[in-house]
Amino acid sequence: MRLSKRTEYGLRAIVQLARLWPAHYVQSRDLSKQENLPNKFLESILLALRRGGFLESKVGSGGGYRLSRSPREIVVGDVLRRLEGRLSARDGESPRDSSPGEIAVHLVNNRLTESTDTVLDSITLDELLDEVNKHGGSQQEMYYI
Amino acid sequence: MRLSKRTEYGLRAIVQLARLWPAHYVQSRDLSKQENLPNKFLESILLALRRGGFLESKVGSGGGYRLSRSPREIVVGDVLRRLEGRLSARDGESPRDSSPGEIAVHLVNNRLTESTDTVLDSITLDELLDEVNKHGGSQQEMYYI
DNA sequence: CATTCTCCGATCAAATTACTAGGCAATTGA
DNA sequence: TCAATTGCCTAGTAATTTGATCGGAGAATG
Repeated sequence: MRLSKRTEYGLRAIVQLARLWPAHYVQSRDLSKQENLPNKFLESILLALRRGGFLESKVGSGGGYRLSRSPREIVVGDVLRRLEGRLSARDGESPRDSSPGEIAVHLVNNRLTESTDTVLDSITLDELLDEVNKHGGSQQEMYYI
Repeated sequence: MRLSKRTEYGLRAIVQLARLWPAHYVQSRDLSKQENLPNKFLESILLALRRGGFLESKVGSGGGYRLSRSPREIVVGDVLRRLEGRLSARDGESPRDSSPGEIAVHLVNNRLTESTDTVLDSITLDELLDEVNKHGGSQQEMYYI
């Protein structure tokens, strides 16, 4: 019931990209340094985010990644669903030949899914960034160096 | 982001036990038949539920398991937390020397945890049972045989 | 006193997750 | 124009977690 590393790393990377938006392209190598993440792993995650339409990229010298649109228009839930594969525990519609236990599990899964979707779909990247800045306080400068 | 089999089986078993409460002890073997679950695996789950204080057991011939108190007094969230190990994605309190990405992840985790806890802590076993009965309809009798 | 059960530790296979290697293909700056 | 740079992509491996089984020990029952 917690986020996978893949999801966590992806979120960390896209938060960094949101901080820098709409500046120039940022290379995956720099992102992995800033957040101290395994480079090759991060690359594959960034690729997934690009395919999901959240990032745009540029190959070659001076290339890198940046958000494809404003942080205000990117919903955290969308990002996480793309990375997590199955955020929703939602099974298919309630099967007819189920034991009481199965029905109960189905019910619980649905309530859980609904609630997490609601929470995550109510946060955009820039709101998240605002919160981070509130909590950040003193130690942010080092990431601008 | 979905329940593990262990949790699912435990929930299915305890729902069955709630249906039968406060009748006599039910053996793990019968439970695994009713819900079609691997017997030995279920045994270890029932043991965890007993240690969690949700069930009481009786060894020897004629023994088995039953709820330790009324389904009305058993909260689904408590049960799931016992089984899942880490339902809460909650990491320790917000660390001071974190990157923006880490803070963001921390924030998201907390919101997620808070929301799932709220949902699960608002359902008791007997409410869950009510819902199951609404959805059950026709095919319940077979489980009484 | 034999049968019926829970209790319990160890172990194992399969699946999933986390991560790395290595090369091609585009782009660019010198 | 060409070498350096950087994303793109496939495949594979290491580590961890999950789902389950085995083989009993020991308590109650009838």
